[in-house]
Amino acid sequence: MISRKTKYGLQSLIYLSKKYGKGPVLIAELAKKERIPKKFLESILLDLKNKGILQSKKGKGGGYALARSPHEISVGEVVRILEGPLAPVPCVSHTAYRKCEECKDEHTCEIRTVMKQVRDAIANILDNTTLSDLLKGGKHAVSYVI
Amino acid sequence: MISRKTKYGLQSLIYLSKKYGKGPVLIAELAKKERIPKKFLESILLDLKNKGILQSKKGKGGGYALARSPHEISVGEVVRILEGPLAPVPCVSHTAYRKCEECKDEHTCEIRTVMKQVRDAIANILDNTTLSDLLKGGKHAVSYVI
DNA sequence: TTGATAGTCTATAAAAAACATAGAGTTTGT
DNA sequence: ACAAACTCTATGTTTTTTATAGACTATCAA
Repeated sequence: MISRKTKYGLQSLIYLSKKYGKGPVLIAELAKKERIPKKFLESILLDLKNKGILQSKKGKGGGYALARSPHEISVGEVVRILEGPLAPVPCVSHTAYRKCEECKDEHTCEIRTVMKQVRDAIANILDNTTLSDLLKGGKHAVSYVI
Repeated sequence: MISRKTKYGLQSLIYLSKKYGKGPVLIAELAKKERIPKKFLESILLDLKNKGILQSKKGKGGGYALARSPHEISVGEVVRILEGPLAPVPCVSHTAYRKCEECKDEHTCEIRTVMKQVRDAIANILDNTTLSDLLKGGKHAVSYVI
């Protein structure tokens, strides 16, 4: 299950996608409309900004906006930032490989292979679905590589 | 990422699959061989027993064994018991549906559709992979429904 | 029938992660 | 100069995860 943080982030990005090109949106507006605790939302948006998903402007007339067009931001990128690696076990992650602590030998690990299939399936969907796709009501990527 | 608990459980079931038909295995043996804290392992095995995956026998000559043949136990079933629903959001779970608390309207939720695809992809792999498949070095199910 | 073996049950607790809030600081427009 | 609005650091609460302790029960065999 994904965390509230990730859901809040995705909700916010969808909201901002709908307002893309119409100037910055206030944190306060986002918090109210999406019913997200304001201070919690601040940290989420800041995180997304530091990772290049959002841009912001301080002071009067300021706020948050997407740093790129909605069709250039994939759900996978967002989930990795807010939730962490897509892989169910670190030893099959492409973006954050780590050896599993409990694992005696990666090469003979029976769990690894099936978890790699899961990782690939998830990545295939999320990396090929953009914010723009979400707005279109769940259109998914053109083709999946099986 | 899956929890240590789930990994310990899968490791144990793989170990027991290899010993299937050869009589019960001691918790202590499992704990030592798989380097799992014994008391923690006890609760995991008990859980798996109560859910019909394992069977046990008390007293001298006792221990744990698979309740069914390795090819009759899917990874999906095990993960659901130890980790919880496969679905990234409760509103797309088949086995544990719940309305998302943050969600204003499930029918217009932009996140739901993509997460349903993810759930289906994960379930398709894990429900079609058995413990027996894991031993064969990661053979996966005959065909995936796309 | 007693003693050792081995799983079961209840309670507790330490550690980590998730969720959230407070308040001072900084930048910007008017 | 002032108010608006994001930024940063710190702190706190709650929940989940990862265990540990110890009493209890069932089983086998001498």
